[in-house]
Amino acid sequence: MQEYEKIFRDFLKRRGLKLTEPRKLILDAAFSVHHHFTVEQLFRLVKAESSLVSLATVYRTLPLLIEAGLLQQSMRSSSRDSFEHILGHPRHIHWICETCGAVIESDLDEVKPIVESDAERFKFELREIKLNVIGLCWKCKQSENNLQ
Amino acid sequence: MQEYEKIFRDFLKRRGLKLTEPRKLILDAAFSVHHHFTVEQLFRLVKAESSLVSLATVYRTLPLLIEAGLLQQSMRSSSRDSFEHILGHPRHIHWICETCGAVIESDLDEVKPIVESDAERFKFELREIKLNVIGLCWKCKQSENNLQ
DNA sequence: AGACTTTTTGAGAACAATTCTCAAAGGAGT
DNA sequence: ACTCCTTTGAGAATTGTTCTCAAAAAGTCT
Ligand SMILES: [Mn+2]
Ligand SMILES: [Mn+2]
Ligand SMILES: [Zn+2]
Ligand SMILES: [Zn+2]
Repeated sequence: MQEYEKIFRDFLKRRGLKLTEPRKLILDAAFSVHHHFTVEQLFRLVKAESSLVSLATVYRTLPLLIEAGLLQQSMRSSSRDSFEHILGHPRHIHWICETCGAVIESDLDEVKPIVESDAERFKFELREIKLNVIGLCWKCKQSENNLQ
Repeated sequence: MQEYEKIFRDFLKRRGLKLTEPRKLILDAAFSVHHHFTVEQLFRLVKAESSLVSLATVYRTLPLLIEAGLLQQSMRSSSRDSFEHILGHPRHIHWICETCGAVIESDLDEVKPIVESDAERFKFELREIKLNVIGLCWKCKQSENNLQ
């Protein structure tokens, strides 16, 4: 059994919930993608495996996966939320290109201690750091220069 | 004339657009609030001044105010975007309490240089740093402890 | 001022992402 | 098999946002 399955199973048990077939399919689909995905994309993946699962169940299962600490909502672009699994894949910075939508990732190592000490100062119980940087990726910057 | 009005007027002129009465009312409303507001809240403020302005025009004017550098979209909570004016009010960190929704702000001074040097390394043209920290404010942390 | 052109507007329809409803099905314990 | 929950699919409903379009307003030129 995959580690993520064990984690989800335990989480559900603690809540008095069951790891049903639809939930299992959604879980596996979420861990079969190694980049960001939207609800729609996740739904299509699940449907490819078994057309039995409904979109409503995908929407219902997502918050459970997040509460279990397996997934994170990482960005929002073109009015859709993007998710990604975070097991063994710590939270990170997202560099989002305004022009082409490309997303680069980099680690939070340098930023984290600063935020943590601020949190201590504010007596704020830190649960999640969400750092998104908006701008122009090098490719788009280049082609913009070429136009001029 | 307020500085923000001059900035908006100039911005509109550059675009061949006009500072009309509805746009002026929306602009003033946005600068009459000194905290975060949703579209709905801005609309209600404008309507209080003059019931002539429509919600569609508020939606149409918001991106103009943002492009003019007067407003920023700062957070998203309970599926609504929050905005705030940023004239003479640099971008900052938002500390968002998961329980009560309270938002604390703090400056980006320590984080900014780190992100800037990363940007240089990635040849990324940085336009905006969006740093939101999710967790528990000290009040909610306290009352959570008292329950146990 | 009048004619012409372009921009802007309000009202409501349309749209799209998400949530809700509800009756049927499933599962664990007895 | 009976009871008591939980879960589900399907589609309706909701909600934030965008679009459409005809009318009004604001220039511009004469
Ligand atoms: Mn990521
Ligand atoms: Mn703010
Ligand atoms: Zn790009
Ligand atoms: Zn709180």
